[in-house]
Amino acid sequence: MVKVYKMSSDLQTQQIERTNNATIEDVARHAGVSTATVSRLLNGKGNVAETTAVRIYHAIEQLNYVAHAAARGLARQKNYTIGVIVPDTSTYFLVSLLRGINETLEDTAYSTLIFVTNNPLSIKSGQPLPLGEHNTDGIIVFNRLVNDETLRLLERRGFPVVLLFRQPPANSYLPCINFENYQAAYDLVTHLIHNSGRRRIAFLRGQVSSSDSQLREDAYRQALQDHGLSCDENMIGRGDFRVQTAEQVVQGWLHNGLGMDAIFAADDNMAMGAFNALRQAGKRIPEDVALVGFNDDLPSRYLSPPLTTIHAPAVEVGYTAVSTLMAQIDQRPIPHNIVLGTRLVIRESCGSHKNE
Amino acid sequence: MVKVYKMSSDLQTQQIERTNNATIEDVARHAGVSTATVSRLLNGKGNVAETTAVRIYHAIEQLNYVAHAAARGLARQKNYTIGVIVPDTSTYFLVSLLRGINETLEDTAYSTLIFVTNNPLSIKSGQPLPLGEHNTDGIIVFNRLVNDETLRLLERRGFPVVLLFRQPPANSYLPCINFENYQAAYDLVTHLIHNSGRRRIAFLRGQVSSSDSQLREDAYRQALQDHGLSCDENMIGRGDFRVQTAEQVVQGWLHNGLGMDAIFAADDNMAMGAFNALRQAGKRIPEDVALVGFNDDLPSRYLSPPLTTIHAPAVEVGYTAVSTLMAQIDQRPIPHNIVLGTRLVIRESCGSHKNE
DNA sequence: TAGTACAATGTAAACGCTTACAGTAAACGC
DNA sequence: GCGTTTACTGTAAGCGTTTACATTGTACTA
Repeated sequence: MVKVYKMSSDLQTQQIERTNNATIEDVARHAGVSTATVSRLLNGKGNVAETTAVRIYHAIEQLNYVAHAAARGLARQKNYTIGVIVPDTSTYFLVSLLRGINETLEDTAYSTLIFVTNNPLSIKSGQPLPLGEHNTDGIIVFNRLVNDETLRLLERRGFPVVLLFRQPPANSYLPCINFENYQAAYDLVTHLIHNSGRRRIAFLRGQVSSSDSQLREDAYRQALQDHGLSCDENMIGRGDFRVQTAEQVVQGWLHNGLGMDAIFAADDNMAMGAFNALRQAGKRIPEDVALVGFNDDLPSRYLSPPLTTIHAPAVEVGYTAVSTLMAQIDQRPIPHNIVLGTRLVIRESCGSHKNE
Repeated sequence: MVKVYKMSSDLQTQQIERTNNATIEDVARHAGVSTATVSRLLNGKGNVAETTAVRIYHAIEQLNYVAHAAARGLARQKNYTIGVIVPDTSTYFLVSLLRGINETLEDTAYSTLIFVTNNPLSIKSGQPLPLGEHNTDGIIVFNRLVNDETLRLLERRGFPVVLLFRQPPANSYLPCINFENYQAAYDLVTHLIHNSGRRRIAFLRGQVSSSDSQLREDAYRQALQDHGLSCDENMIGRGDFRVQTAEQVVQGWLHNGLGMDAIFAADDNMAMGAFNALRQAGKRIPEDVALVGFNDDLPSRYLSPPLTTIHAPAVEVGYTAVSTLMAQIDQRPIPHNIVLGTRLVIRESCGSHKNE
């Protein structure tokens, strides 16, 4: 990777000198009032005389005052912020999810903080998570990105949590939001068999920790069985919802002459990897190998041929997660388990009539 | 969008009852020591007797104690966290950037908090930003997502800030990181003219607020001029770095019979939109219309034909941004302006010999 | 054995804010 | 003219930590 450093026209570098930043006390002194009055003005609680307000605003400007949100949070025991913990894979899907969350929060006083990680978080000997009661009023957690024990701990502390794409840990009643995986996957595989006449269908799974992947695999196996096809374990590839891994797996299959006539990738990312491996090997899609995915990510329809997949309402998940979290925050009753419907999107990559 | 609510087997909903959460004081009392000792143990400062430590850890477990990071931040004036403010467009590119940031921070005590927005943030009458000194030790800001006045305010307060893909505001010395836009774009357009023999090259721009887009456009214009081609203003389309917008613009062009033989999209997202519009209209790429982008996002090589574009080192930006921010945080001198090199990636969509 | 060093702990003052409570003066009702 | 409201403001106690400083007892030095 080429790296070029260029200094701007004024070549000298410079240090930023730390000033003693103004606090509410400085503002109060400068305006000749007490801190309580400043606080009241800034929070719109109680009334403040017009002339006083002017003096205070003036002081704020003079001193470059910015309220310290953490001190605020400490004092009011409330942050007006929700947290989201997500992996750094499944990009398009995640963006839709985050958009759903942001849009739902748009007209409220809340904002969102996001933490990205691929290693499950846990609280060890009292050390806080990057997102917790200190900076948020509740969190939305993707899959297994916070470990079960920690989730139970948070639940015991009464900290609002919503789980995405998994079941609650044992002995826990944390609310979960899932897609309707099984039926959709079953229908998709059935479509491949019935409408596209495929017999040797391979499956590309995601992480073992993903219940989504597991359910899709279960449905795949059942569909094969129900249609009198045997399931060859060699035709189940271990992926991780990443493009590159999927690409390698399919390259391996091709190299070993696996001879599949269709690939069901557990998500569109992996379908994209498979897509590329097939193309590189000169295979035609869908003539030689049919290809289908799951999620209906934005780019999927732009592939050529466009990808047959299952539409999973990511934005909707964001919306639902926020509603559920808010209910918890406001101490309203919440449903434990929400399942969002999915829908088959037949395009061209599966080699049969398209429906859109 | 179909929405299905299903309650889990136990149908009753339930409220989480808020317990009075344990504080360090509770832990101290429970273990029969002072809060100072607990704090010392948890932070590994000073020494604590083995037996005492055991008692304290036990108390922590008993009480489900979790340290309150905000109180901590207040007391130590340090958060061990950096903030990143990004838009919700340009997805793949952003993911690479965030990965660069995360990877750089991996072995440090720091973690990252992300805020996603499309409306520039500003501090009005002392109200803090979602990311600021209360929860981070410095922030990385994408493009114009924080307004100039606020940036100057932060600079005056001595709060570390690194700007991405823009120049510093007037009267400011905040460090900026940019791509080498002009030369790369110039080379790309030149390639289209010389090697692919195109004459009617259209340009799809991003937001007007984007200096990247502006520079790429400047280079486009200059390249046309330098090769004796006139620039038709109708061939410059207003995009916003989004797939759909680009798709519509190109559809409009096609509908109006603009008759271009090449399209230079200011980023790969828009190239993807153009790609789809062309295909829908039955245009062949590159035979009828050559297509090139900027960024070299992950999916670009998977399009068929694979997209000719300019590789922009997104991961490297993350790395550089973090280093620069850390230097500021540690009060070390920093460079004002860093320009990262870019590189032409000739694939097939431009209709000339490929180099990879 | 007196003196010193050090390990282990406690005390209490920050950190920057909010807010319950109390106080004052002017305006009001009758 | 007196009691009552109302608008405005101040005082001070938290919120949950960290940490400088003080204190104690014990082990070591000479």
